[in-house]
Amino acid sequence: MGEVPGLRERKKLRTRHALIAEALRLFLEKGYEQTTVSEIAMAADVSTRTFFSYFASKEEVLLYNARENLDRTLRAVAERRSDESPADLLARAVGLVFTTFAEDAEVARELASINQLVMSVPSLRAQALLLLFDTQRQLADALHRVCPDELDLIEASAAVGAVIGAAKLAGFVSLKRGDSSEEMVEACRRAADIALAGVRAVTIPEP
Amino acid sequence: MGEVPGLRERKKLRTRHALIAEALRLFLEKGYEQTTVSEIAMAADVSTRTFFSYFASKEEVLLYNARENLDRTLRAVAERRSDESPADLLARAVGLVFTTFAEDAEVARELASINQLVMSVPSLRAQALLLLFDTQRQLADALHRVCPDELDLIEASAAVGAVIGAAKLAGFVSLKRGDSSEEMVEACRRAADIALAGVRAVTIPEP
DNA sequence: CCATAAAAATACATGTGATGTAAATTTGCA
DNA sequence: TGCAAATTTACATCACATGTATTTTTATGG
Repeated sequence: MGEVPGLRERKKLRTRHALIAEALRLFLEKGYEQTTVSEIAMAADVSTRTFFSYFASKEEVLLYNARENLDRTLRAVAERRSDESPADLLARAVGLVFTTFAEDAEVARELASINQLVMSVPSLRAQALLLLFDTQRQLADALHRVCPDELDLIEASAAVGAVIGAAKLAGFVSLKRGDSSEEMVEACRRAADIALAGVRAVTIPEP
Repeated sequence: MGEVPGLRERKKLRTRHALIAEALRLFLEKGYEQTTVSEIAMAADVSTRTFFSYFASKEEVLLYNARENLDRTLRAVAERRSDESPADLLARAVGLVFTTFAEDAEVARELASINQLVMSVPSLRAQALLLLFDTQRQLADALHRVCPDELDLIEASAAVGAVIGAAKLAGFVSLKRGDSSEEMVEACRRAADIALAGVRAVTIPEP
């Protein structure tokens, strides 16, 4: 199992990273629609056809990293702690997303610019929403599997949909009205708490 | 104000309806991706270019009617009743969507087939999610404007996002596991109620 | 170190969605 | 009927995306 990546893998990684970096640079420089895939490929020193062997579409180039972050959330749900209620588990998993913002200021700035770009371009926004929605399906499934006695599949779906739906819209609205990244994160937390209150009311019916 | 549609308007309406009908027929007959815009236009007896003067994209042809339904929800929020709490208002507005299913069985079947088609094709799903998300922004804004004392903009966004997010995911999961339309609607109601419990907890802090 | 196989990048061809432009047609109204 | 405006059309064009065959690069075994 002690695998050394190998030249082939390392080169692929570098190419992928170069494509992402050049794409972001060009998008910010001259706009998303105004940038062609051909230009991105040219900037990263590969052929246009090669671009599509790394990314299925022009949108995915910006969503590639987001996909990995969401997978982290998915894994977090699978590892339920012994003393954790379903609501607490969900709160912890969703909270993980925001830790990335607090970790590194440099990365946070890049994430913020990507976020702003994605949210301002309809086709990118649509793809991001699709990715998030499909992840929610998996999250609901995982939550139900981990808490089969407390939540049936529909209740788990309601819980996941409510918490992420609330945080998503609140965060977006917060950014749209000109809030800072910190204020946006705080808005997401407040929104998630509101939704979680509903989840708690269901899982703990009556004392 | 006593406007008679006029031949020009009536003809446009008929053309639009024909395009939607032929598109749905072809999509169900041979699949969404396998159907070209040219074929749809041909079936509706117009040129390919004319299709794009009625719809901005191939996806929009199936989402055109959904847009109108969502506008109805938006108008419902604006008309708050005197004795209505924010949660009740939201519940009533969201509940409106399901009344369409109960009204006419024939229309309900067509809506169900459109729904299934949209949910099974990624690009359609993405556009539907985009439409729903952008509507939520307006809904949150309207809700905040109608209940400025009970909900700030972030809380209103959380409420709208939670309720619609919960119903959306629960309904989708319900359909995916093979439930009937009635069971799907019931799942949406249950999910919305869970989310609404959180909203109520916020708007009525402590007795 | 070379030969061979596997993997990746490339060139090339093609189809479809989408848009701009200008000409032709249809409709509304005096 | 005749004119003006709205609508449709044909034509050209571009970008995204995919299939196929060829070339280049990397890995591995003798």
